[in-house]
Amino acid sequence: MQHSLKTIFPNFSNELIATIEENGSLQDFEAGTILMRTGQYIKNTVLITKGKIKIYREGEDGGEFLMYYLQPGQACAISMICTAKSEKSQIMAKVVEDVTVMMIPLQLMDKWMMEHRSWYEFVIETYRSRFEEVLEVVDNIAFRSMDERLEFYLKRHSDACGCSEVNLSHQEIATELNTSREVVSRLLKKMEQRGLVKLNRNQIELLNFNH
Amino acid sequence: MQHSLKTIFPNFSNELIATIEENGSLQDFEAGTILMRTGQYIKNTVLITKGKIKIYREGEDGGEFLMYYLQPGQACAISMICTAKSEKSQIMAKVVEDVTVMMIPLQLMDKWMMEHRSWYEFVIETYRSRFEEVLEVVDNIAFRSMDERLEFYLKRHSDACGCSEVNLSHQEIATELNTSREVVSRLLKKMEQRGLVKLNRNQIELLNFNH
DNA sequence: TTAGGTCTGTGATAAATGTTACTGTAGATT
DNA sequence: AATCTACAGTAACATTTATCACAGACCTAA
Repeated sequence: MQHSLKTIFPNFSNELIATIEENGSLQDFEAGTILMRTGQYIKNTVLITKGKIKIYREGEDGGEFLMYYLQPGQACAISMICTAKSEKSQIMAKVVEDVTVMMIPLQLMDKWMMEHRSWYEFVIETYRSRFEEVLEVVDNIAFRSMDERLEFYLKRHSDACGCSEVNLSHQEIATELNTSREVVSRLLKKMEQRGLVKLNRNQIELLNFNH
Repeated sequence: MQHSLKTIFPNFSNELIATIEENGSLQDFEAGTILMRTGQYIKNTVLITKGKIKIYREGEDGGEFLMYYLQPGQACAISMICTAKSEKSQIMAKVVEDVTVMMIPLQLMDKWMMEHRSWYEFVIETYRSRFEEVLEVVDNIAFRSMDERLEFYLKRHSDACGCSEVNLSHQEIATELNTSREVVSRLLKKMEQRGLVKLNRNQIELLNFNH
């Protein structure tokens, strides 16, 4: 394996790593694949080792309201919560950059909680961080107007990729914020006039985003 | 004890109940008490045995955006998540009806996960149900307009109390939906005209809420 | 019963956002 | 080069929500 699990999940104990390698199955999925649908039953806990997955809530009109992204070293909190009770998922998960994931059968996820301290801590920390992220999302839509939300959205993207270019069309952004392209275009134009961004085709350069 | 823990938390094993009674401390709080503030460190996991607690997100302007209510038999998911890592809370918790809660020191909450299967299951189920509730909140503010959100809000209230009267002023409702009183008044009036509710002072009777 | 408070209703207006319609531009395809 | 398509900009207008202003209803306490 090119990148060992131990590198990606440094807090896992060696025994846990060994157990995962023995019992889990590595799978690849292409960008665009939908890994989880609203209402679907979940049979596995998913650990991301490569790529990027988008967790979103689907609107009746086809909106894809962004909750958060999952990246290497992270796990899908929903898949953990649901597997524990074998419940239906309430969200959608779509691959946005080709991923490799480690699938762990639900019984094991549950069993390891008792046997591996580092697994237990990882699961709890996953719950906590995802819960917090969703709370931040609520904050934004409840209290902020679209221009602030757009700024926050762009900031999250650049934080996530570590660069200052966001390669998305206005339409894609609009979909994830559940608004219309025109609104995004307008607001971006204003941001450009304020010197916050530079607009190119399919790309937004963030300039003074140190706030 | 008037209502035994076993009645309120029927899924707890007898040993767990005994351990809780031995190590936890019962405390009463009056309506209006703020049990948890944004940014505050959390030292206890909280089980509700009587009364009602409101979990909300505070806006800069004093808005109290409702996330959900906690009632007897439930526990504060945030307090569990945060205690596990002794993290700061990201929400506010306010007593809305005089409560009695069982406070459990954080080390025990963590320890019991390994020792008591019924505690483990309770914690996981708490995570799951609260996460889902927050997702539903996101759904509402992301995809629905104020009139739909108001209907949903009223429905949740009547579901929670089991009756069809909601005893709140328009101002209180507006605060929890982060809108203004006038908007709530107007929308309620329209709902009255549609025969959905009957409006009294400090009370809204739900009529045909079977949808 | 009067006075003061809270709660509710409603009109007028402003601001934010959504919608429609149209234009132009860059890049890909033929 | 001609054509096609996705993307971006923008004006005009509709709708929703927020804000301001004010009046009447109800309740409580003096």
